[in-house]
Amino acid sequence: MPVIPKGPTAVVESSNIRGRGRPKTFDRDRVIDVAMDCYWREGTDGVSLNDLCRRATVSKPGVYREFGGEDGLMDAVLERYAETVLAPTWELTTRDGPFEEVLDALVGFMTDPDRGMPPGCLLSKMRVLSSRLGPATQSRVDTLREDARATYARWVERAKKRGEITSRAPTTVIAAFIDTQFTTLLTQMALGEDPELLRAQAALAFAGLTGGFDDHSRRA
Amino acid sequence: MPVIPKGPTAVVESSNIRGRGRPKTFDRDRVIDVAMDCYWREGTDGVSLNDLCRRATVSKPGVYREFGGEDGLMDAVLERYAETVLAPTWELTTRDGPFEEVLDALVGFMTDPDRGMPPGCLLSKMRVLSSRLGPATQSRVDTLREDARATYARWVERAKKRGEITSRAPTTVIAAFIDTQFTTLLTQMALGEDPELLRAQAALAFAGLTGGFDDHSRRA
DNA sequence: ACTTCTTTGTACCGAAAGGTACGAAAACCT
DNA sequence: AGGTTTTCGTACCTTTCGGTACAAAGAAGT
Repeated sequence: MPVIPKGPTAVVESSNIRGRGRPKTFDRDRVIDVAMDCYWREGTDGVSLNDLCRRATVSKPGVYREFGGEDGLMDAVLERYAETVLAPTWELTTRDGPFEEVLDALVGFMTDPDRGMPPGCLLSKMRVLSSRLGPATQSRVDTLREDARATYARWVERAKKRGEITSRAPTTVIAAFIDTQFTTLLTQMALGEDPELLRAQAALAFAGLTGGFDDHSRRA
Repeated sequence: MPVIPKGPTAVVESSNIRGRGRPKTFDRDRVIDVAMDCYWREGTDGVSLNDLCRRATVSKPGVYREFGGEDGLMDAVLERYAETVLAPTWELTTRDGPFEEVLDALVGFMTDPDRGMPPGCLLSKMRVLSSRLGPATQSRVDTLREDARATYARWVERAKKRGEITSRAPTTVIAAFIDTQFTTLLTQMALGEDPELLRAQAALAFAGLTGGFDDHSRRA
């Protein structure tokens, strides 16, 4: 069970200037939180809008008024996911520690079963099922994918300049490669794969990037 | 549109000894063919049983009598997929050509847009959505996954003995790694990714295995 | 002709999906 | 108090899902 508190029905305190009508009680933030948690854990097509309303104790028309429908809700959820999860993660790549250190930190974080969030990645899950997403969500998924690759590309470019990446593959290819490997890692974490095995696989996958080898292979 | 011919309603000629009752017209093989094609292209949860019956011009009770339900149908489809697609592919690894040659052939085959079958892999698609599969299908998916890893493990073991794999990672890890990378490749092919880019990524991923590098990286 | 046996497909079932019509509720203004 | 405005949620809509009851259809045996 997600631990998302549900305050008693109270006037939501956003924009306290109260106009004329009935005071708003619809807690947009909480709905997004609940939806993000559910979508993250069970996939966007693993939880219905009806389910969501039940779990968030919110009426369906309320969701429609606030988000315009399922597509709008997913879009809002993904927006928050980008702000609260993706951005802080990507930020790690801009700190410019040694490439391999940052890479290890990222892999370690993704395969940590006890990090403070569900395993896997909401964006990855949406990407696989992209054909069944609404237009707004679809569009945001595409944008975020491009953002990810651009972020990785800048990271790779800097590491290349410092001589930390010996592969001569084009930056765009390496960026796409990193994105792919991360997505794979997260997808398998979400499926309950053994974190240890996944880390070993990641070591194998990234061995060719830095010219260095993983712990288990012999040096040339 | 899949090009699966539909012969005119005719008595199916399996076990020609006709007994007493009404002759059987239900074409089990054709239904499996159609279902495999649909599931392969659109995913098992992208095609409903109703859809399937429409496209195969078969009545739903017929499917239930023959397969026992959606789970039974998927199971039968997966069984045929294993026989007609997986087995011949895995067979390539037993021919014991040079490891890298066989690997390239496999990657080339998977990323070939004009191979005589839909892009991607039915088993991979099912594995991702494994939570929403019936028990029989689920079980077969698990079995086939183990088969795949065992096949790769034997392949890797032989290549190791011939000194074609320099990584000291355990065979089981390498086998899982190959399985993962192939699955990733096929999943992205199914999503319409650029085959060229995918091949480049595969080269990067497998660079660390043989100790050799991909074409774009410099030799140590 | 009539029974027997098997296979057939129409027409239905309840559940659940996404989405909405509409009147009640709760505040402010005069 | 009564009107105005805004938000509320009940109860409903249509569609589609997986699954099934049941009687007609079509062959062989007598």
